[in-house]
Amino acid sequence: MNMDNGRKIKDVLYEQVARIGKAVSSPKRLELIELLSQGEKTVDTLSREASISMKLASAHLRELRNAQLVETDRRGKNIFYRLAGKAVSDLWVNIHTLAEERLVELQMALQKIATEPNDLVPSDRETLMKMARRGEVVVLDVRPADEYLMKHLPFARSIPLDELRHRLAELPKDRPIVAYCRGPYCLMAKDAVELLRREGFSSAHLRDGVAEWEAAASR
Amino acid sequence: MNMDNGRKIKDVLYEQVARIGKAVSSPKRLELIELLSQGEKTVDTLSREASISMKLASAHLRELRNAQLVETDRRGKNIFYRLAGKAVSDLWVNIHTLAEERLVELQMALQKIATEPNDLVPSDRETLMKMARRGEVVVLDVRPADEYLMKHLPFARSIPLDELRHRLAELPKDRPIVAYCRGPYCLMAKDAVELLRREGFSSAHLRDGVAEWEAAASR
DNA sequence: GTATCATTCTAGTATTTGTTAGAATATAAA
DNA sequence: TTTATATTCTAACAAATACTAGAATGATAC
Repeated sequence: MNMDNGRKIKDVLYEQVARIGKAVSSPKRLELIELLSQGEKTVDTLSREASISMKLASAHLRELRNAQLVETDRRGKNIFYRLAGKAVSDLWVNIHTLAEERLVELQMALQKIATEPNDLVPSDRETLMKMARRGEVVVLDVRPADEYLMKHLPFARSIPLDELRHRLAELPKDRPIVAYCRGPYCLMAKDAVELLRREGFSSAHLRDGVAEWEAAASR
Repeated sequence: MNMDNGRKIKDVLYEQVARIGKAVSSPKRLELIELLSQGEKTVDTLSREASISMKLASAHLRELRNAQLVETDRRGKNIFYRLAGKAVSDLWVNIHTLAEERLVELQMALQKIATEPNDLVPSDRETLMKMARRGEVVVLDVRPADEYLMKHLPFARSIPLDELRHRLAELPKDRPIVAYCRGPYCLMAKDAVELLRREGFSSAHLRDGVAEWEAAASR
């Protein structure tokens, strides 16, 4: 028995696992996963936010469905997609974190979009939360309001990036404002920090999004 | 600024992350990663154990190197490959665990190779370790001896599968013997359990390998 | 019925990938 | 020098993939 080392059965097993790998082997599908890790979204929203046609989005989403990484749910005219579980957004965090650790090209690309160093804000999560709880910093969620509603960091306040300019009066000038958005590849928080600094606020950029925060919280 | 939503920079970022995804999108590369999660190995060993030609193994390993998931090290005539860090074997565990959770086809394939249910052995790690520490069970590593030497479970004893038949006398008949090998897709422990049961031992199969054990330990 | 949201089918194109094979090359041990 | 180990180059083939486009189809809301 198992003279052939169990070749046939092994081939089946690894081929199945590779279905997950194939699903995360495309840049656009990774972007869709990241968007979905903010919460459920329609195909229309996804295609606009990922800058692709709806047909292409549909095709990629079908691949993700084939790999059972997303689920759908029709409500009215729209079909909502969502990740099939926290394990999926954890996988996204795992992969992009590993990529950031190992790929110099990615590190360099990320440096280009980095905001100035932020002496203001402690980099570790617990201290930041402690300060947020005490009101020593303002944690600012600059994503669209619906994403904030679905999930957000503890103590975070929501001002979507495109409303920020007109709502500056809501923010204090005597305390640091820590802006975050969808994660390290999202540029909204960076833009928010630049705007806030120009307007005389002290502001810093938190690279983590909700997915990264929750993935870190569960270990 | 960022009128185009940062499209160009985003495309670069996701493309880089997709290098990791591409690396894990091939069944053979996943198998190589699993083999390497046992410890460093030569190309020759890898190609034999994955049942592919050395040239093909070489090509796949080059892909893994391009994604910076493996490192090499020449010693004498041989070139040894190893995973670039624990994060890589954690990624393997993460992916195959997610696949097992979500893909029915994989679940069914795994059922086919499952040993009979094992009332004998507690399924949670801590209890098993407690019993192993007390000597209430024998944890048996049936992988090749060099893999055992590089890394093994606490309290595990090594008897490679192909020596097991001739070394049965070393094992007790009054206590359960819990066999493990490289992980859930490795058939050696299953074979060992079947042999042991035929020979009158009480034996059970631990699906975890060293990578799964360590990944679980770090959370 | 009409408009909106989404998928599917067909079709085409360009690119990449997995695999095998033969020949050449590089490294180091014996 | 010979041998074992490993990579590279060339070539070739089949298959899969990413993307685009046009047209048709379904489902739902109004």
